[in-house]
This record gives sequence, structure tokens and C-alpha cells, in this order.
Amino acid sequence: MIDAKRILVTSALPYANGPLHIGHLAGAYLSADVYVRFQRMMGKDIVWVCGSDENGAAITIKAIKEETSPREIVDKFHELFQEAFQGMNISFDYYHRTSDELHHETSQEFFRKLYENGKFEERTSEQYYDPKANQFLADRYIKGTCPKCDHPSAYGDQCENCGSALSPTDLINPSSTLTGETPVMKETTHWYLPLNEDEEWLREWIVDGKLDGKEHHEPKDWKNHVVGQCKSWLDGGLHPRAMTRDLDWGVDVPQEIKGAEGKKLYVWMDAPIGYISSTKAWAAENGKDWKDYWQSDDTALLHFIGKDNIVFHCIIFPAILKAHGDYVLPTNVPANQFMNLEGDKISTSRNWAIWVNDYLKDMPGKVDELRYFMVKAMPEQKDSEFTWAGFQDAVNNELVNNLANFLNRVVVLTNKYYEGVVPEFDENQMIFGPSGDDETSFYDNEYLRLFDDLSATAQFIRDFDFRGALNKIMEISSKGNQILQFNEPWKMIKEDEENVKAVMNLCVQYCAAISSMLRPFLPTAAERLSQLLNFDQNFESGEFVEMMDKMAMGDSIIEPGHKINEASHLFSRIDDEVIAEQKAKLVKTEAPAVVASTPIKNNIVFDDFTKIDFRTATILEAVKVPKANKLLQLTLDLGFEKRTVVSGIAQQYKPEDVIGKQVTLVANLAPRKIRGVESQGMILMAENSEGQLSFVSPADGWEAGNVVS
RNA sequence: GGCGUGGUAGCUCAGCUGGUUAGAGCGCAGCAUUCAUAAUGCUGAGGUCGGCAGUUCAAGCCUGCCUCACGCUACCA
Repeated sequence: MIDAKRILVTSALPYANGPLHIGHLAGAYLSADVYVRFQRMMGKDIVWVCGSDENGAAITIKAIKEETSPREIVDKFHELFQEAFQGMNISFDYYHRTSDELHHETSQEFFRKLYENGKFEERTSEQYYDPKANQFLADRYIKGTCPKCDHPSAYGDQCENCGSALSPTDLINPSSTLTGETPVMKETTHWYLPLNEDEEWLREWIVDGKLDGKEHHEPKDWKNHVVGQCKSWLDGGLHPRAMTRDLDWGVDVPQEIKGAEGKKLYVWMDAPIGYISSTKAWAAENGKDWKDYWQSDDTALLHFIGKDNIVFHCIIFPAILKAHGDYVLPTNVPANQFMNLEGDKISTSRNWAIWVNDYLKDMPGKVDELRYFMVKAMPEQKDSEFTWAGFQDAVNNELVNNLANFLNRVVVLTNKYYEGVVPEFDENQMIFGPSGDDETSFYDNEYLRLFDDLSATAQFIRDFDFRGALNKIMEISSKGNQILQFNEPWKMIKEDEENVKAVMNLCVQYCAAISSMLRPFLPTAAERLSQLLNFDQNFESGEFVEMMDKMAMGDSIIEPGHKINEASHLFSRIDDEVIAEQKAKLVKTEAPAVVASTPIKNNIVFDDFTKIDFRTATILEAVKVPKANKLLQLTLDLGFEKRTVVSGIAQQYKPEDVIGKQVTLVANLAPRKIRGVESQGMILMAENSEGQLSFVSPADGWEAGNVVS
């Protein structure tokens, strides 16, 4: 992959139902931006695509809630995303959207190809159906009580209270969000990709880096947590996965396929293919062939994502690409972990976030400052933390005091001593290097040291270690400060002018080097620095390589005789008040009290009720069910017999706390084995909106076995 | 419960295939210095490297058990 001819970079498509926050930036965009900008200045043939993910049920639901149309929702967020990305200087080559016709065509073509190649298994299964609305219900259209935290309004795919991933059949008391009806199970047909058949090659590909027996990538280059999570999935066994859904907002399954009416492509047959459509759109506008980037073995494909997306980009999407047959597979998926905010998880629903669009408005002209701190605190290997205090410290101490200060010192001194003209110097002058000891070094040695540091920085970036790279740049800046400090040109100028010339020339080279290396990280500041130095190069197509070649030959980056401009400050301090204001804006709102009390179920007749045999009972024994978190195995005394019942209350009650409790039992419920234990009935529990439980018991002192009606 | 990743100075983090007194930045305490946005440089204090046991001549790095955080996954009749 190192010798790949081209690089294709993708960043996760942001989902168009909410604004972007810093967590998004930290996950998939800023890291990619640094990488791509760097490869551009290395002269690589590199393309970076992204776009808005605009399909799916969550968008329809938001539209219903806000009494508008899905179209308006996606248009609004597509606009906001572009504003945010442009504001943050995120330099996509193309930003597309999945509602675009080109994308619909592309993903349909893709589906068609898999269909025609017989890659799908058609399966009929039972899914929830809303009889009143006359349609199948997407996961998002079903609400009910979360089986994990007992939150009363969990969605069929996820509980927003506890974050668990769910499937609709997990929900207790499911109801349709369209009509409030209790959904019924009904048969529906979908196309499944038999991922279980892909386990073997996926394992070889991920663990050994081999594809079809050939070296594909160096597995050691992948991050630990990425490979770890993939292995965990593979070890757990893959299952066929439906590639279509019963949805009404998305890409249609190609209509010529029998049974396609009403079916839409599932998100993983849709969103990642958005990378392909985005590339097509870019190619069309730039006179390129998109196939060079997707279907040519000498292309390195890189997916920048957050950790929530690992499985889909490392297992499902590769499986889809391989099933198609013509596409390259990713050579690396440098997934980042999560960024927390002031000690808490970022949460859209609790409004615990720094919104990118807000930041841009509140802190104008402070884009590089945010980029700097976000890279510094990037969750590359583990979750990280954004704090406003940390942000302020980093800006004031590192950007202002160290970096900007060094650059300013050099520019000011050069203007003061040489009217801004970079001095000629004698290469044999002995000067102090930044080593900290008393040894003097030749100018050449120090210049080589700078070259080495730049090379090291570049290598950090190639290894996706952006924090390391940024750290290295700050190290270069510190060394610059040390060179000035040890050589004291302000004193030496009175004693040995020739010596000062060598020192100042070296410092100017340091500044020029910093201005170029800083480009990928802080594009605006780097550009301003270049202007200060009157060294204005684009650094967008290989200029960095030229510069490094020059240095390797011992030639100056900026030649003696070159005139630089007057000094001006690159960064300014951020005051306490500004930080206090931003911190004050952070107010945890309670998870929007999803007041939606669980709707009353459909009426039943008296006969239905009398079918249930409720009995009072007393808990005699209680033990935890082994290898289960939530289950207690209870032995109940009904007076005339004893029963074993398994109940999901272990997180609320310790076994010893429930012994002796009187409960109400559904005594004629068909027995069922749970975790190997046969449960003969169920006990009734009341629950409140916080998920607390309470036994539904007869008044004190009642003996067991009585009938309840 | 299973699996994965992480737990290193007050804070944020580095520590390569195990090898001498465990590092950086910030913060803190001294000292030096003035070209610079009261910036910079030097010196110092601070760690039983989550805990316990083991392998080894030698462990932050390997093994086992435990614990905490984050994520994935199973059980809720």
C-alpha cells in the first residue's frame, strides 16, 4: 500500500438528522483532513470523498415530529454540514449526498449486480406490521419498553436512554409510532447477504492482511482496537444480514426485481456506496475516471470513521464489495474512538455537545485553535476528553507562548538586524544547537537535525499518529526557542556579527519548515506564516517533497537575500471570560422527557382476561442464573405446589432481598426454557419511567396460592 | 456472563520485538534572561507503571486471577 499509485480516502457520511458536533470532527473528518492535506503536499494522487447520508426512517420520524417533509430535513442539515465543514477548513475533494439521483442509480446498480450474480438469499420472515397504517414497520417506527433499562420509549433499533442496540422483537409492549397500534407479526421477504460464508476470507484478510492468498496490507498497521473488534465479531460468528428493508424514505430496490415493491435498500447497501457515488460525481466534474480509484489494484482505499462504524467498514462493506467482485478493499480503516466533553459522553439528545456551527459563530477566527486542540486530544487509541480549560491552556501555552512566539522572535530579529533580509552566513560558524548541553555544533548539523525532525513528523502522519506528528512540530518550535536562547543573538550581535548571521539564518529555515509542516494541521495559520516569510507556496501538489529534497542536498529552504515581511502575531490569547462563557453554554438538559407514556394497548374482551390465571405466591429461594446479568431463578411457593420461575430483575434486586416477598404469578403461562432453566410462569412487576421495579403483591399476610382476578 | 480495547506523575498523554537510575507537555517551586503577546531557557519536587500471584538472570511491557472505564454481544415470558 505504501507504493500504491493512488489513494482514495473516505470519511463517514454524517447522518442528516442532527447538526455536527466536535465528536464527529474528532472521529472521521479532522484526522482525514490532516492526512489528505499531507499527502497532497507529498504530491500523491489522492482523492477524498464524503457526503450527507440522507436516507432512512429516523429522518422520516423527525419530519413527522417537526411537521415537515423528509426533503426539508435533509436539505437543512446538508446545508448545515457544508457550512460546518467549510468553516472548519475540511478540504473534501467532493461532498455529495445520498438523496442525489446519481447515488440512487449507483446503489441500485450495485444491488442489481449482486442480485444477478446470485449473491443474495431470499428469505421470508415475520416482521412487525401496522395493520392500521397498512405497512411494515421499520425498526425506528416501533417504540416500546427497553428490555435493558426499562425506558418506556425505546426505538426498535436502539434505546436512546441506555444506548443499547435492539431489535424490534426485543421491545416490551411494542407500539407503532405511526398509529399507536400494537403491531402484528406478518410475513415479508427480503434479500440477505450470507455473511456467514465470508468468515474465512475476512479473517485471513483482517488478521494476516492477505486477500485471495496475496499480500493486501500490513495487518500491524491497523489499530489494535480495530482488529480486536473485528476478531471479536468473527469469533462470534457472522450471520446472514438483510440488505433491504421495508421503508418509505430511501433508495428503491430495483423495481424489475420480483417482490421489490415497497422495499428500500438497507443503510449498508446505501450509505457506504455513497462513497462510490461521491467519487463518480467528483470524477465527472474533474475529467477523471472513477474506476481508477475503486477498481484498480494499485489504489489504496482508506476509511476514516469513528469506532461505532468499525464492524460495518471492516466486515460488512468489504463483504459487499467482494461480493460485487470488481472493487478494491480498504487497506486500512484508521477508526478513532470517542471524544468526551468535560467528563461526560457527548450526547445530542441531552444537548451535551459543542456544536460546530455554534463554535464557528461564537469564536470567529479561531478555527485553527480548535483544530489544534482537537488533534492534540484526538481519540486515536482510546477515548479522550475535550475540556475548555484544556483548550485554553493549549492555545495560550503552546500556540501563543511557544509557537507564535518563536516565529515572532525570528521575524522581529531578522527585521531589526538585517532589515528583513535573510543573511548570508559562514557555514563553519560554531553555534549552539538545541541539545541542551554545552556542545557547539556546525550549522550543517543543526540543519540536518531539522530535516530529520520533519521526516519524523511526516512518518507520524503516514502512520495515522496525528497527535505524535503535532507533538513533533511543537518540538521543532521548542528547539527553535532553545537555539535562540542558547546563542543569545541579542548579546552576540555586539560581539560577533558573523555568528549571529548563522544563527538567524538557521532560525529562518526553522520558520519556513514549520510553515510547511503546519499546513495539514493549521492551514490558515500556516498560510499567514508563509506570507510573513514572504514564502508563499501552495503546498498542494508535491511542494513538500521538493523542499525536503532541497534540504537533503544542504540547500536553504529560504535563500540568503530573500526579504521577509514585518512581524505580526499569529495567534492571540484566549481570555478566561471567553472560556467561562463557553462553559456556561454547556448545560445538561435532561434527556427530553419522552413523556409518551406507554400507550394503552388494544381492547380485549373479558374472556381474554379470564384466560389468564393469576395466583399469589411467596418467594422461597432466589439465586442468580449463571452467565446471565439480569436473571434471577426464583422458587415460588403457591401453597399447593412449588414452581421455578426465571425473572429479569437481577439488576434491581439481590437474591437475598427478594426471599420472602409475596408476588403475583401468571400461573398458566406456557413454560419456557431460559438460559437452560425452565421457567414455569412469570411474576408481575410494576415499573416507573426510570426503570425502577416494584413487586405487584397482595396485601401483607396473605397466604400463597390464592386466586387473583 | 462472553469478547474486544484501555487503566503509566495533580492534569493530558509517550513508552519500539521484556534489559541498566520509567519519559514529555501543562500545573507547582527555585534560578537565569529580555529579541519576543509578562513570552523564553535551565534546575528541582511529584509515580510500589489499576491490584494480587506467577514465568524469567531481568517485566510497565509475557501468563493467570481480580478490579475499574469504554465498546460489542447474550439472557428479560
